[in-house]
Amino acid sequence: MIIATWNVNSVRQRIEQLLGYLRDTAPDILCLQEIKCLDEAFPRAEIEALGYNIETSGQKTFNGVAILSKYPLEDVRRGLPGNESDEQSRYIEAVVSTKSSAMRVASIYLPNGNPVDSEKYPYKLTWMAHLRRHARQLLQLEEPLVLAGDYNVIPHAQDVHDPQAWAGDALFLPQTRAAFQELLNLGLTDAFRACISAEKSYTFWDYQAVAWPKNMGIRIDHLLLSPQAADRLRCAHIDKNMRALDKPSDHVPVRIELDL
DNA sequence: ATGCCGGGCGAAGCCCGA
Repeated sequence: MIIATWNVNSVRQRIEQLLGYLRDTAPDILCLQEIKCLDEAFPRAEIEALGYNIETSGQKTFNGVAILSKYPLEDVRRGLPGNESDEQSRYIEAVVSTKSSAMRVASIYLPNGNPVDSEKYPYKLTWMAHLRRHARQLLQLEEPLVLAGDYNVIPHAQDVHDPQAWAGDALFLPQTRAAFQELLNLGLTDAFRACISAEKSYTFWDYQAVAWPKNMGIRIDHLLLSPQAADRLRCAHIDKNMRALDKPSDHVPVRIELDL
């Protein structure tokens, strides 16, 4: 079972790259972020033609998340419980049922939080607190669980090309990293780091100037696993080649393989 | 990189992202 996550930065701008990825890599499940369109504007037909079921939580202009799956999607939840006043579409969750098992998967677009002296940073931290509360509930089910998405969190110094340059950024502030660590401390595993210790493994490179050619990236797209999923983790991979295509997203997909 | 890209909106130039 291959599960991937990708911030596409507009699904309509990225449709050709997305279809190519689904054909070439054929993930069983793909979590998308920043689809940047309403549900009715999501390019369903071409994706369904490749054998995927689709659930979206869209929004006009900004944000928006989706789950694509070769298996049926059930018990779909949009938004975090207790956070109903949030008007931004940043969370969708579903149960994926295979012949032999069931697994819960979420697609997460965690707020950026910059600038840190604006209301955007407390919004980020509040959102993380809601996510943690919900993750704690889900973990009590003791089932395979994958919380995948753009977390907008650089977990450690080894996950950024220049830690000094990012020291005051909302993605790397100690308070941000502590909140992410609190999430992990519930019993979640960072799937990529459980498999790969290599430095300079990034999932985002700024569009501007030399970021991509000089590998000035950050690792902010993560798949967090419950113990029941982590026990079945075989490997993880960053699809870095996707950043070298024409009209790339500034993020690349991250995928894992589970023995399920 | 506190936006030199790129996307949305909408038809120029601003807002947003990380």
